[in-house]
Amino acid sequence: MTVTIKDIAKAANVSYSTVSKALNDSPLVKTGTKRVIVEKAKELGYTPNFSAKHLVTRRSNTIGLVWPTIERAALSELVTHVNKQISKNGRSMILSINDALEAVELFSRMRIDGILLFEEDIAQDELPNNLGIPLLSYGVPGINQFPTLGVQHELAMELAVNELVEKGHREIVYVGIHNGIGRRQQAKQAGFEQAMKERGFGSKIVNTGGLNAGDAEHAVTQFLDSEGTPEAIICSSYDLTIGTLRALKRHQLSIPNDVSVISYDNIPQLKETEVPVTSVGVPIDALACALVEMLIDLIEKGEENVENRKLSPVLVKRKSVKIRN
Amino acid sequence: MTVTIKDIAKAANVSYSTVSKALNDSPLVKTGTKRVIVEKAKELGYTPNFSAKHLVTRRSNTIGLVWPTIERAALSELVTHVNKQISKNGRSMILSINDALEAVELFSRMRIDGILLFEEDIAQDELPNNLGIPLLSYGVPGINQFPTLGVQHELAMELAVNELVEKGHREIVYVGIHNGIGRRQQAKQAGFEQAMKERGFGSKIVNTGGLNAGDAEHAVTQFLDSEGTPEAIICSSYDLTIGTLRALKRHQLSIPNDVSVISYDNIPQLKETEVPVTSVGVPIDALACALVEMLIDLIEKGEENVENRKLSPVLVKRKSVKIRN
DNA sequence: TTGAAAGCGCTAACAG
DNA sequence: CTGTTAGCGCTTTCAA
Repeated sequence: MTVTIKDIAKAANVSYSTVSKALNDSPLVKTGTKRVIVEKAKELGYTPNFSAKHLVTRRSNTIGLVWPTIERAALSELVTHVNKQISKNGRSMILSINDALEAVELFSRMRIDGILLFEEDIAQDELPNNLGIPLLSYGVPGINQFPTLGVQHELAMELAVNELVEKGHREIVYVGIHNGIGRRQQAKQAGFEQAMKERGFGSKIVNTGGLNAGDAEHAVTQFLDSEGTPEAIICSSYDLTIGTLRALKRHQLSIPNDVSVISYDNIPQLKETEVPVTSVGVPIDALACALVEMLIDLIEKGEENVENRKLSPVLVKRKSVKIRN
Repeated sequence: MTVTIKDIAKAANVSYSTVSKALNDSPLVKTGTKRVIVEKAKELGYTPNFSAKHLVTRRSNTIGLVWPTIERAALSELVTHVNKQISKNGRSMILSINDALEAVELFSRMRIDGILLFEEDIAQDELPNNLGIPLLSYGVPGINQFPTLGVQHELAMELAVNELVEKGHREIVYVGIHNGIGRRQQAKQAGFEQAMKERGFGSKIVNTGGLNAGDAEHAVTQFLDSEGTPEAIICSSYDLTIGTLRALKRHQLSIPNDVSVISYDNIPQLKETEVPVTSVGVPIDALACALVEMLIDLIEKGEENVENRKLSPVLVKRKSVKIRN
């Protein structure tokens, strides 16, 4: 039998409503009484029942993160930061790695306070549109029904192209999904093409077809075999960078001497590759912070009082770009 | 306002207990009534309230996974499999990446049905010892405060030695901690020695002193310098394998031509090394399956009726063992 | 400062 | 077959 406040009440010779107050540190209870109650609670090994509390208060202090793709390392760092940020806000984060639809449904049955959606592959219209729980989607705002926090991906690509061109590169290849359905990927591609076009260069794209390291490794290998070595490569995500590096290595190409590389994503792992990779992206703390802040606003102020946001990326120079003449 | 069964009851002109039964597909409700109720429920956009249900049934159908180290990608594949397995069992998995202590506490407040602990670093005695929820710990050696699912390490080594001997190797070296205190490492070493002894061979052990890649790299380098190249090497863990590979590479020894290698651990990364490494370990599906099965047993039958289990490893042949004459 | 009582949304006897 | 009723463990008025 689990211990309830009634057990504590009995042990402390008070009514259980007093116990409730005491345990919530209400000023309505005398300090002495409170002390006794807290003591008894500890003694009996009391653990509050969230479901019961939640049922009556209608607040769970819990935020659910929907993240169907844990295998992709890029976001794991962000998830960790988000978790910290949520803890700092006095709430708890739980995570589901189910499909977005199932995960959202689960969380919505659980009536948690808010949902953070990390998923770019899904057509968001598949999700219920009135789930009664604030949902913040991390991605690119578009036709979608949910509040979104995004990144100025176009600007990111502009920064990357600019850096390369400034260092004398002309023949720049983009490694990523070509004309995919994910809006984030689309935005990156568009940003790249735009930046190249503005400078009067053509855009060459290596289509990885997917977002895993292996996809890039495969596609880049093929590209190198058929088209030779480009002057520079921009990879549209961390995992694709990893795959690209493997392909380059297998071809015994050295970075940055034979080819310069810039990666999208701004996670620490990029400085721990064999050659630290120059990257463009939103610093991860800022991202985590903004994400949590915005979701909490959504929870507390309501959807109609919160505007979509877009964060600005930043260029972090490391060792993967050389100066070319 | 969220929709409750009372709203449905009103809309369908029945009592709310009938609605409850209908929604749970109880045979006690006429099919016609049921149909109407289900229809109304959909119409109103009803989502059941887990907390309320949970409170009265005392079952959440939810399993919590404690996994504080998502950045270490090694387990992510296993986590995915476990999630699938849990879904297949008609339950949901939620995940916490907090410290084990906080995560366990959270889950225990939530009164979920069971907890799966993926954490190697924590001293388990820090965890509350009577948390009232079945907890299954994966691969955590130590004072077995909690039911644990482990691996038959001795058998793993037997398999490895057998494979090498069968392929004509005689001079086999074991890379791992020599006479360390960890029970898992001890078991592996013992298994190796036993297997060699049974075949009339002596056991040569390269003592890494630690479990990091660097430890193996260092120790193996020294060994190669002083004793020359062995016919085959068995590494007692993934990380030690990585270090061993580095040492071999630095000595310009090629695998498997100059030396055969078998690694313990059966994680996907082993097939993504330069030469895919033959390994012994428990297949990931089997592991996921056993983990979930055992936890559910724990939940349904109670701790005293479930025994700790040890899974049998399997040999996965890849490219790092050659046939020797 | 404490206690009594109502009720959060739901299930599960029990009666009808 | 359907409705009534009593809680699950907790918070929160409202009285005492």
